Amino acid sequence: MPVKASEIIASVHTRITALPVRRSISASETTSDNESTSSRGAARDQVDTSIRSGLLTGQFIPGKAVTIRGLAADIGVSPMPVREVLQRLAAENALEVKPNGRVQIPDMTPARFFEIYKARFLLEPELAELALPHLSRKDAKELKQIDDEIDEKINSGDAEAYLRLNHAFHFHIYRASGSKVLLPLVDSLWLQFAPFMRTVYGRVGTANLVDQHKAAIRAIERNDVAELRAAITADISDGMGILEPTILEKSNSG
Amino acid sequence: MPVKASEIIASVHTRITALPVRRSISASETTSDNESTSSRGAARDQVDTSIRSGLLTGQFIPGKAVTIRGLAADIGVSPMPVREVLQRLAAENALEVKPNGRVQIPDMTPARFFEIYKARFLLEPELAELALPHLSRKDAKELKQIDDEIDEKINSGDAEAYLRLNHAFHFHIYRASGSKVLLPLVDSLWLQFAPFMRTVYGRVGTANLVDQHKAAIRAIERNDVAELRAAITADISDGMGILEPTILEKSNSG
DNA sequence: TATGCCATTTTGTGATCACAAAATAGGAAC
DNA sequence: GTTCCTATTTTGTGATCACAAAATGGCATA
Repeated sequence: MPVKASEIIASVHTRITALPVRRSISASETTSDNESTSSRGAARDQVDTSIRSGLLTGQFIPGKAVTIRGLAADIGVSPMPVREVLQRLAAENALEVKPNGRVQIPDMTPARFFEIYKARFLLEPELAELALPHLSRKDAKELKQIDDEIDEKINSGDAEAYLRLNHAFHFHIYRASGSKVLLPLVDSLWLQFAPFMRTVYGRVGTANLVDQHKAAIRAIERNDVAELRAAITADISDGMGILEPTILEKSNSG
Repeated sequence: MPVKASEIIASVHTRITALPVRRSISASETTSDNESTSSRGAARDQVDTSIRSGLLTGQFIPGKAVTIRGLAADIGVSPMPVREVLQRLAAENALEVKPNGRVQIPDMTPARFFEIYKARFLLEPELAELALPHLSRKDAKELKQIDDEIDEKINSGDAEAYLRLNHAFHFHIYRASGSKVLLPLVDSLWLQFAPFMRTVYGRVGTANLVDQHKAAIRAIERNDVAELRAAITADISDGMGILEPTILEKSNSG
């Protein structure tokens, strides 16, 4: 997977599920900070980052179908790069290809939820441990900065910004591992539960959100492996614990 | 033969510019998860199973580049479905997209190897535990049948058949879990180390292969979770232990 | 013989077209 | 008003085309 895509998040993308073709092919107009305007695979990268950040910040609603032509018109490219990106995301289980070819955001089920929970529990502490030797005091400072912003967004109730920053916090740690195996697996997991998270936070709000970010930062500063693993584990437990009642009540009613 | 028969088909292919899809199946049909070969997405499914089974049985050599047009000509379809399938497999880290767009089988490195090892250790016992309640005595019987075939192939030195059957054994268990999250993750892991396995077995032979399949079957018959987890863990350890010297010596010489 | 340069070929990418299947809308029959 | 059927539109899929970047091969020169 080209890692260049995952670094820049939510810069080009404003709103995916927007109106029909109100954009022209303005590839040369928005070249202010575009790193690869006429490079190889430029359109595909653009589509990839757009849809990915859209998924992570909850722009897509679970159960809602997405169309190739619709996305292509929104982003302003031909359907071709969209087709390839959708295939990629389907391979990561971030999207579901129904037997008739339609693509939609998968619905969350209790079984799926607890599997994701379990996989995160197993993989993310391991990834944090791999990353710890590569994390400097400068990283700790940047993480603290992100965490402060998170607290801010929690207070202001900005669920979308919270999701984006929470993802940035965790993957700032994980990406430092230089992992080429575990990191993509965890990436796939986040893409799977993020849309569901958004619908929950949109309903219950962000007020009673708690996290173990400060403990994680402290562990990084002290270079304490056990403490970092414990913080990540507890953070997963906290985050998923908020979602759990929703998925359970949903399984009763539906 | 990796991907070389393109010359014969290529001449034919370039000639039939206006004809409908050729449905010549020239690749191995060893997998067994193809249940809906309706008209919708037929070519893509065909390409997907072809390349996937090719990867799992070691038809592709690590470091070797594959071309879209070459694969398309081999399988007998247009480049279009091949492009989508390659994107899918790249998303699963079974293939690597280089910055110039070329697609190749990733090279194995010590870091990658130990990460795959670790991920298998964490995920596969969990998957087996999830599967155990769904495994009947009929499954145990089928697994024993596969295992007998494996012993046969080990004695005859058929590395390709061994790889195919070993995959069939493990995924007969895992697939019973009905998992939608852990199973794709493990699927991705197998696609990543299988090509490397093939090159190793092609060099050191299959004579000194050992596995814990009989212990796993016994555990399934007894419905013993701990024993099944132990068997799977030991089997991973055995299998990867054979590969380990090769990856280490490779890191010294190259 | 070795090496740098240029023409040719190959390859990936994005766009467009054609077609069939599916979804949707609209109207007729009860 | 409800239901069923048909006509229209929408959508995914496969194929082909055009173009630029990259790889390849051959040739000239030192």
